Amino acid sequence: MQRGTDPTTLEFAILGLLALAPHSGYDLLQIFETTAIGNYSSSPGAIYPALGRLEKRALIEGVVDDSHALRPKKVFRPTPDGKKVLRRWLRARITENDVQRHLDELLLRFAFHSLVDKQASRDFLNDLARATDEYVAKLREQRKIFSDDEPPHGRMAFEFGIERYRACARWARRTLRHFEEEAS
Amino acid sequence: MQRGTDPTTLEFAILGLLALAPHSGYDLLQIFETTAIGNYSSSPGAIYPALGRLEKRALIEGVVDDSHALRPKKVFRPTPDGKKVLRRWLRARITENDVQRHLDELLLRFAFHSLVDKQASRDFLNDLARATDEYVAKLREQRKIFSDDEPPHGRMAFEFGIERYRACARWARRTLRHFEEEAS
DNA sequence: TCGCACATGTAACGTGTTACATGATTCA
DNA sequence: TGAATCATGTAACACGTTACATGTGCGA
Repeated sequence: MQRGTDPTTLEFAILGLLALAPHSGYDLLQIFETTAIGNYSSSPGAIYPALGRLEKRALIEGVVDDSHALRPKKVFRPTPDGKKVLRRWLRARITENDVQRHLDELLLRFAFHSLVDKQASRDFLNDLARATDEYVAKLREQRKIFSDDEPPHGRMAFEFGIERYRACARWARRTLRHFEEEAS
Repeated sequence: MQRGTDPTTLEFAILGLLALAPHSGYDLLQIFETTAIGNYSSSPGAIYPALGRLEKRALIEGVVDDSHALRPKKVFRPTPDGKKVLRRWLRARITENDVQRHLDELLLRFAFHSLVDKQASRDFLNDLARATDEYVAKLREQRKIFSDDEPPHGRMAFEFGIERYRACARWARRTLRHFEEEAS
């Protein structure tokens, strides 16, 4: 990560977790190992260097806590700068590239949306629904290239891709409805 | 890719495409750029080195064709060894790790299943349905850690994860049925 | 005293991304 | 003449994976 470039998905995942509650590296390790967020990584070899980069860039800061642990640990929390970067990420517009290749990251983004206002979440879900719809339409166009006398496996796998995005659009709309109802 | 280790996802994607029909590097580039398989990569900077590695490992071989093109191009096809490695991959048992973190690769695998026998495809789909069911059950257990008085965003994103795997299981069963019907 | 949980890291390696380089031919 | 397409690559860079290293304190 160079100065000025965006943090990676893993770095955002860490930044988000730290924004919800301060943690040590070891804490984070446990979280990544035992919960579903572990899909975004894993292993000390990724976490500790990521923490180092975030600290070096002053997006997080760590204070040593040797009060009651076996061994002193360094507890990290986001700096004001870190929170700003995080919120910018959370509110960023959804691009076609996000939808096509980084759907998982989009969902991670939404998972931290308690850190931004409700309108941003609604915008996000609207954007996501629209963008996935568009992509589904595009995929349906592409499906035509599969002819009926070829073996069907390619087309079948392709159809799972379509299903996946349809499921995403459905989820976005359902979740959006949930937000609207709650508001009333 | 070292001797003896498995090719990467991109390398398998290339190997699979070449098994369906011989292609030059430029051909592959077009395919990756214009079709949905592009989700598995992209860009000459990845394709050409991957071709080089596969050739070095003697999983593919290229012959120069300067018959009618503007410029001579090198057309690659899998060697017998390459086909063996590919088929081993296609028939490999589905692990929990595959399901949790490499679902896309699994679908890519299935896309090339016209290269193996029908029974292997049925095994694959059965395995996939069972493995995703198991993982959904595990995720549902994990969902309980979200309490009702926290902000709901984390749980909502988590639920999309569950939906995704349910959609996968449904797809696998539907496709399996398709295979059974066809057989009768 | 053996191993496990706590706690933090480093080093080697390979790979993908991005950007750039090159050179021929066709078409406006 | 210049742009677009065909066709193949290379170089710098950062990141994740895997494996290893280190040391404490607690319980069997």
